[in-house]
Amino acid sequence: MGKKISIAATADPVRAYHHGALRPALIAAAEEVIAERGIDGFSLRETARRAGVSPSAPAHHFGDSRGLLTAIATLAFTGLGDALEVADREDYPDRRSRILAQGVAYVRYALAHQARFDLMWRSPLLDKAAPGFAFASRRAYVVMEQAVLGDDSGGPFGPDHAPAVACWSMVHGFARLAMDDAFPVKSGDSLDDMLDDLLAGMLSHLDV
Amino acid sequence: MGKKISIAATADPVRAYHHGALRPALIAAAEEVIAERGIDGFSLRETARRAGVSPSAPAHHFGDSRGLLTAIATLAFTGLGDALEVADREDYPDRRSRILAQGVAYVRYALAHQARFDLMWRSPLLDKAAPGFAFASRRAYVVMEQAVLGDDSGGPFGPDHAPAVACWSMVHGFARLAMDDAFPVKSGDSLDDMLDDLLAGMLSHLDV
DNA sequence: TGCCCAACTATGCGTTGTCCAGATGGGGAA
DNA sequence: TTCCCCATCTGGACAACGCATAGTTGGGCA
Repeated sequence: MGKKISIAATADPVRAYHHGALRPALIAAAEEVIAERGIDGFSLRETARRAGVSPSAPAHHFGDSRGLLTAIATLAFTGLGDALEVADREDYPDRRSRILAQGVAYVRYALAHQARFDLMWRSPLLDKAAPGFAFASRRAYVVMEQAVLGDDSGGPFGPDHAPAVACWSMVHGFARLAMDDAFPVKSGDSLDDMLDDLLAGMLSHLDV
Repeated sequence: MGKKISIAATADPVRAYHHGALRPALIAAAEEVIAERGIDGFSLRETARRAGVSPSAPAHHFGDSRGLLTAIATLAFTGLGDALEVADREDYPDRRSRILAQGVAYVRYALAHQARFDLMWRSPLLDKAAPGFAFASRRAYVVMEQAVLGDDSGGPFGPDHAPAVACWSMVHGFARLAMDDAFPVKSGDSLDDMLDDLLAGMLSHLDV
């Protein structure tokens, strides 16, 4: 009680000088900003404001803007890999069903986390050498490849990975086009219903 | 000869006040900037500098940064549509060959004009209501759809357009992934050769 | 109690896009 | 020839940005 509590210059008048959990708070704030404003509207200052700290504070935890965005992209890839793994735990009557489920899970994840998904592929903004990034980004693909190729897999990007690349390309392209409003919405349809139908119709043309 | 020629404050000491062809010069400069720096490195000021005018000059021709980028994206879509049309002028032994040629032309265009292609899908940076944009972006898809569906086409995005969406998604996804360095380059392979092989292998899994 | 240092603040700098007032000069009418 | 209009540009100002750097805070430990 003898300690003098410093009043940090923040919107929270009683916050101690040390935030105590700033790294996760910044990640949460940054995800909020990109969800609202898109990647192009991302601002480190706005993120710091929302976390209730000064604009320079994120530098300690992430180095620079790229470091923070990379941390989020790594989480995003981890989330995608998790979603694909969850989808792969079901019992499927045949391999084709298993593969289509991967495709659906991929698109579902992308459409449910559009800002994250967008960030995941913004290579110029990311530090791909950061710890954990390469592992997370590769893992998502590996889960899918394993589902597509099964015992035929010669390891990631092995000699016979064309079916996995075909699956990946198709669902990745679909997710991107859907996110970029490339498919017109017919009046009377809800966007989700339309995309579900379109996705099912499209996947029927994947020959694996 | 009685006219006094004003010396504009530019790096070109003899340039008249009026540039005379500033709109195309700005487009060329902007394309140069995005080719060198990527979309995220684009700067209206750097573009103006390269065109030899002040930072405010582009505003007259394009309004704002968005206007200039939209003009370039419109040109990019026009280029893509042209490439798809050129590919479709060949005689193909069957419809499948015709469709695969569309896929190859799409990916080829994307990989040959990466900055343009990237910009084409940066919706938040573009004014989709600008004159000519909607037409150009739709035309590219329509050319491909016509090739995929032939007489079966019920008009753009008609009821049976799943094969066209499948084709589009696959090649679009492939182009995006290739551009984002998602496919590892094996040592000893040239990137172009590898992508050509991968593209052919992938397209063999498109069932249309 | 004093020191160390992780974690923060405050300040300054250069760059950015945009806004707005002013300057330029080509073209056309009187 | 002169004058006016206006398309097209310049220059300056402003707020916001990311980053660098010096300084401050306070918890933990000897």
